This record gives sequence, C-alpha cells and structure tokens, in this order.
Amino acid sequence: MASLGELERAVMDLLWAGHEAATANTLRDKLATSTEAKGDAAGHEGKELAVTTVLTVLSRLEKKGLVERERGTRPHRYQAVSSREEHTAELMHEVLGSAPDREAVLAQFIGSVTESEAETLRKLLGHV
Amino acid sequence: MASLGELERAVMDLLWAGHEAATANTLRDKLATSTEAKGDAAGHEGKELAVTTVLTVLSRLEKKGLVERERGTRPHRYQAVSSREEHTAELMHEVLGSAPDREAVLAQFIGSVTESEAETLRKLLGHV
DNA sequence: TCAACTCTTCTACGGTTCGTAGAACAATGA
DNA sequence: TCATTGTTCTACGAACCGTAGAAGAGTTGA
Repeated sequence: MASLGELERAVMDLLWAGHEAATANTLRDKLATSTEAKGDAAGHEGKELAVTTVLTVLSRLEKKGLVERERGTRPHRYQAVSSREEHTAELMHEVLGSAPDREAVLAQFIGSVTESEAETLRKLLGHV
Repeated sequence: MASLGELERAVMDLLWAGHEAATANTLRDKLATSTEAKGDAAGHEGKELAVTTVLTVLSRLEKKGLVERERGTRPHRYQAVSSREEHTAELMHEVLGSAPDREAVLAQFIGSVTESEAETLRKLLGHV
C-alpha cells in the first residue's frame, strides 16, 4: 500500500517542504499558488481546490500512515510522519526487499549511479 | 506507471523465473500449479484461470513495456524485457530519482542496510 | 478446400483507488 | 444564541486491475 496519487503526492511534497504542521486551509492555498505563477512544467498546476478535497486527501494519507494530525487544536494540524528522505529510503527498501536476489539487484543498482553518488556511498560505507 | 497488480506480478515472476519465452497457455498452467500443492502462505494461489485472462494481463504488461512478444510464431511467445534484477534496480532509481536531495536519501538508505549487503556494496564500489 | 481446432483481439463488468466536492454536523467567538 | 469556521459522511466519475465471453483469424488434418 505504498503508491500515491498525484494530488496525494503534491500534498506530501508541501508537508515535507515547509516541515511544520499545517492546516487544511493553508495547504489548499499553497496548492493553488505553488507552481502556478510560473507555468511550471511538471508541477501540479494551480487549481483552487475545495477544502474538503484537501481534507479527504489528508484523511487518506493518515490512513496510509504517512500523515498524522493533532486533533487537539481546533483547526487540526497535519504533518508528515517521517521526512521525505526517510520515506524515500523506506520505499527503496520495500522495492529491494521484494527481490529474491538482493545482492544482484544492488549490483545492478550501483552500476547505474552517478560518480558523485558513488563517492557519497563510499564515504557512508566507511571507506575501506 | 510502474506498479503492478497481483496477477501481473505473478506472471512477471514466472517469466523471470524460467527465463525462456513462454506461451499464454504455459503460463496459465504454471499459475495453476505454482504454489498450489503446498498451501503456500503468501503465494498467489492455484486457481485455474481462463487463457484469455492471462492474455489480457500479458497485453497490459506489454503496454507497460515489461514484456515483449514474438508475433511471428503462432502461439505467440512472451518474455520479460529485462531481468528481474534490472527491473528492480530501475525501480529503485525511479524512487530515488523523484527526490530533490538524492544524497540524503542514500544516506538514509545505507543506514538501514544489512551488514552483508553493506559488504557487497563496498566491494562493488570500492576496488580501492 | 473445408471443417475442426487453436489462438488472439475486442469488449465488458465488478471491485478498488483516487480526485473531487456537497451536505450535514460540531465547535468557537461575539 | 447566532454566525462563522472547520470536520465528518457520503458520493460520483475516472482509471486501473482481475476476470472472462464472443467473435475473428490462422492452422491443419482429411
């Protein structure tokens, strides 16, 4: 149950970007303005969504365990459960985990990584 | 357009496993017997599917670029476009590629890899 | 060449997920 | 208490997936 729809992803991107907790209203506004004034190519356009739409999406993200909300405050505040990096890394593990031959996959993976990333990896692995 | 349904995945698994080209009929039989005689837990049970079902799935996989078929031979023969490892590694890159801070994700990723895998990675990267 | 058979394509339906939002209900402030 | 603001419920249409019948096309034995 990992994959996100387009709007769901846009919302997560906002939560990850300014990583404070946000209200549905704030998010709706950001969705409207983000990538709107600049005819952004890949952006998720600047449509004025109904707040309920945003709320529905947030509920779904909550159910998926990606978002948690403070129910105490009156306009509930929503925030990402984990950072984008954590989440992405987790996804990578998920993908990798489903393979019988993990090491072969890793080999393949490493083979197509940029040199600078390879360098980063060497450092992280405690360069021999 | 990356994610696969359960049956689609089962078919890919078969194509990857015995990695010869196979006909729809062969695949249907294998789907029926694989993981059937042993009450396998996670397996995709041993139901007798209609051949057309398998064909539909194969067509969809073809459209997704995961499978190619030989149209020349009469019972068309289907095979995976890339190996499971290639495919999985590609998926990992896809996941990683969508992140703004790739290196941070890699850091996170490496942090939760098993020691033996870390060792493998060192070898692959290292030859220092 | 014709009939029987095999295989593929077309079409379709029900379930699930996602984008979208109205209607109704709850809380909060003046 | 009333108006405002926010939340939950419910719902609908599109897309994707599992599933398969009906019809069309190729193959082959007689």
